[in-house]
Amino acid sequence: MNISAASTMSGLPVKTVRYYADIGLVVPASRTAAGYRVYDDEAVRRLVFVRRAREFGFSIGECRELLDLYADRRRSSADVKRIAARRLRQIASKQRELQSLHDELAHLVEACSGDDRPDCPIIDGLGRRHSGE
Amino acid sequence: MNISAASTMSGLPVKTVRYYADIGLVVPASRTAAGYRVYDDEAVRRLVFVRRAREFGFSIGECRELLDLYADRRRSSADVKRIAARRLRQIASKQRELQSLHDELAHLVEACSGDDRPDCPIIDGLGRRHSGE
DNA sequence: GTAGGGTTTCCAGCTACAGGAGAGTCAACG
DNA sequence: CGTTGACTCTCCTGTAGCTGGAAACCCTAC
Repeated sequence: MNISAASTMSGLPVKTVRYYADIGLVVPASRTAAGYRVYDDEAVRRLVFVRRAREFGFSIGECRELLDLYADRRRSSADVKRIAARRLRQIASKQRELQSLHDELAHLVEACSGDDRPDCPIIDGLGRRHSGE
Repeated sequence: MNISAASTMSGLPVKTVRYYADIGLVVPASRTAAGYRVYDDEAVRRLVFVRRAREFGFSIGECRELLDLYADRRRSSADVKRIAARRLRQIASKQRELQSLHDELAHLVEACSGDDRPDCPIIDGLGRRHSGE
């Protein structure tokens, strides 16, 4: 299977598949005599795995870790759970951050009349020092 | 006031202050004969404004827009509100995205025993195709 | 005068790719 | 057999928003 077939099957752009091969994340099964990358089902499974993990916000480094565990038949689920739990904490933290951001900005937007006058609580609010501490 | 004083007062790293000067976002009031950047209170106010806006997730481009409005005494608050409301929608959208991410991953983590066995629903869940559609 | 800090410019690198140039390859059509 | 068009290759550049480092200059204090 050539790179565009692998691209279609994995749901990743050709450029990205090539990039993953370059950085050694998902290497093709082989190359043709002309140098074309050849992918097999296993390689495509890995591409899909990486795509899904990336959609979950795992970094390339974390994908590498997970991919090792994915390939390792003797892995312990504890290792995987550790990485996933870490990512879950990151997500939760980002959620809290966004929440306070949202609240503060929404507060400013609500206070703003939104008319032609130069008076604007949003500008004033951004210009003020504090930052929430 | 030299760059390190401006850095301290604005709460931005020296490198960042210099960067903002380079890209013309917040330029120093003047330069000394030796070429040192000189900041005044007004420039520091702008640095603080940009720091706050960046903390709210506004892009450099948006900061530039807001800074123009900040400086313009005849601005209308409607212009500012429009930009802020756009950002607010972005935040809300990101929140929803994180929420579904969190739920799905939490589901997988909960299903995982986290022991020494190689059996792991997280790995299986990531390897599967769908992606939520 | 010299030691130590600051400051300047410029260049490299970071993440995770995307876009494009220029050249080689492959399959089909006539 | 030649040509056309699609596909692929490598390599280079650019993205956002900085951060770190190198080499050189500047300023103040002792």
